[in-house]
Amino acid sequence: MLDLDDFLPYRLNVLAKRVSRELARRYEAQFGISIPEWRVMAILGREQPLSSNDIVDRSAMDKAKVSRAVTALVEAGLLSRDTHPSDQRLLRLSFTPKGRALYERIAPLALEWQERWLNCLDEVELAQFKALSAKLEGQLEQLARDVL
Amino acid sequence: MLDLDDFLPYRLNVLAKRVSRELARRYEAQFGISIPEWRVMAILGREQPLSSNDIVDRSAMDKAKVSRAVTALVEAGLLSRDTHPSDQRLLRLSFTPKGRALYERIAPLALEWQERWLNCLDEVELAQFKALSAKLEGQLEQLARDVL
DNA sequence: ATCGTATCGTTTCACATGAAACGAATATGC
DNA sequence: GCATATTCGTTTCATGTGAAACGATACGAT
Repeated sequence: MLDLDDFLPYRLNVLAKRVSRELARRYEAQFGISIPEWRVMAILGREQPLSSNDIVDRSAMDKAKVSRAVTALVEAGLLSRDTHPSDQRLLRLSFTPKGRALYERIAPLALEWQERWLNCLDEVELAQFKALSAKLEGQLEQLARDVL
Repeated sequence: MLDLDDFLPYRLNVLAKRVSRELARRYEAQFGISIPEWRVMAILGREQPLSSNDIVDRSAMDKAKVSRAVTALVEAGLLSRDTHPSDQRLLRLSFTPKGRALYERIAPLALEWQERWLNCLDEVELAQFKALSAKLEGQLEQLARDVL
């Protein structure tokens, strides 16, 4: 019999949504930034400058979402948006000083929060969880491909 | 340094969304039913009749979402919506014959799909994954409570 | 009995979402 | 070189979302 509480797609969805809500509350309240915006910041924190498309590739967000997040961040004075010198279709997105400062304030807090969340698992458990998640994601791609 | 690909809230979100998308594609295409609607069906499959509030309690959906899903299912002729005899605020939701028939077609397919997805893990791994998810969810509640 | 409060489900409202259409810039084929 | 196709990012459009307001019913205290 189908028990929703034991149906993994459902359970995962509930868990993911709760995590997102928890995080969004903090980002939003403390920094006035949404989750999509924060994702853009996080990606630029690793590598700069990037085009919108680069961010799409690295973020699992669609291009409309990225476009809106970038617009908001530019308007907030956190990102600068230049056009690529040799290909004017591409943007060159990078932090403004203000943007970098904000990133450097948020990133440690995000990691610290994750730390507090994950410290209910020991290291082995955490590694297992990540490995199993990755397996599930891989299998999912398989199944998705089968249908197409 | 913060690497989005290693940030669990992000990873979980991506995984959950992909699973949902994969499932929604099937529910929607084959049965003309959305995920919230399917959740209502799944809950009624275990226990009948229920009020909308009962479904809210068992489904992690807010009451607006449940209300809309129920309305759609009633309009599709899958649920019957009576009012409780001794408390007219409450609905008494149950399957119509058509609804039950649909449930009994979908439920095995959902389980079978889950089976195909999860068979990339052995039994021990699956049990671990579920246990770890539950731990993470518990810890999340702790943290959420701390803030309030 | 009556007034205030709580609960149930629907609806409103403001906003987020993704698919598709779109204009601009570039690449490709001939 | 010119026409066509493709790529990039924005915008439009239809839909989904949850918080809050709401009307209706029931409960509780006095």
